Amino acid sequence: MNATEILKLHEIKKTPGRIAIINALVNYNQPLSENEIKAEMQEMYDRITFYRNVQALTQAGIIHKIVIDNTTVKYGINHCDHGHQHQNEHAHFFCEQCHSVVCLEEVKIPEYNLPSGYKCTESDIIIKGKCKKCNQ
Amino acid sequence: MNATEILKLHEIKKTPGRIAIINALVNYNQPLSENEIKAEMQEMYDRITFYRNVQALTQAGIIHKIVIDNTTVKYGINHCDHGHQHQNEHAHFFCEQCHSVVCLEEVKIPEYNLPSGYKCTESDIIIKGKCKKCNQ
DNA sequence: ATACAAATGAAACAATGTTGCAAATATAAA
DNA sequence: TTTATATTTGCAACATTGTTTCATTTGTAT
Ligand SMILES: [Mn+2]
Ligand SMILES: [Mn+2]
Ligand SMILES: [Zn+2]
Ligand SMILES: [Zn+2]
Repeated sequence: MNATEILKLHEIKKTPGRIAIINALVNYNQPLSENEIKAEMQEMYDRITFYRNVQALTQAGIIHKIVIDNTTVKYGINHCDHGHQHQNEHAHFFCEQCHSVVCLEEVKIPEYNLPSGYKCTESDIIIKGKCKKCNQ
Repeated sequence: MNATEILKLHEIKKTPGRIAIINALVNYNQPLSENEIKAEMQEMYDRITFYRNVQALTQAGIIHKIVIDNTTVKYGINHCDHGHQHQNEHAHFFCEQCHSVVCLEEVKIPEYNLPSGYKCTESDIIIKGKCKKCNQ
């Protein structure tokens, strides 16, 4: 499924900026940062439009935002093409050496035993270390 | 144990700014943001010194930094007074209504089953939802 | 082709965090 | 108590990340 089809399926407008973001994520096949996507977009990149587009793509359920720490954010394509909002919740791995991020689809987010009175709506797991390539 | 004793124990210099940060965290008995600590410090707060001090206190093992998302950071006092670096790893809860953070000391960080080749050095769990007070 | 809602891009702003450097201060030794 | 020195402070200046307003442009359905 290409960018045009993805946008149509999720009922948001097809624009060059959105297509470029989706293509970057699909081609690299891993989550990318703003700067990494910017490098792919070249002269057509505009910062304000970029932020609005990642917000729109996130809301539409096409991509997900991965916050590694207060200064590192990556965006990953959603592979749950089944329906709309069915974001399959998984952990993320961050390599401290090469700064790549991997969606660990097989590491699911569990239910936690919270103290009484606390209710969970969402949770995030960030695992930091050294990735496969960097360990070779 | 008061701020002066904590600083001496961890062998870093006793300064008014560091004492104020420690006192704020101890008095509130929960993790606080820069602005929340700033409010406690009043006129003696200086932004640059604050950042350098939280870095020094973190390195010394006196406090820990809790990154909720790319725009929300809190600092919590370490209760593992036993030795120096023995940060007992636990999950953190963030209330989306009142924005308070709670150290869930009883929710330990587990070992995850990573794909072969990946090595973990550290991991973070952020659980978001509604806290006890906000659920009443 | 037209109409209209949605998206874009410029300017201006806000929040968060860092670096270089001279002055001030905490602490240990004399 | 005074002195010496490494550490810390606070200012200025800067970098990065993200948001808001508003006029213009563009995508899409009719
Ligand atoms: Mn992912
Ligand atoms: Mn904690
Ligand atoms: Zn790596
Ligand atoms: Zn709450």
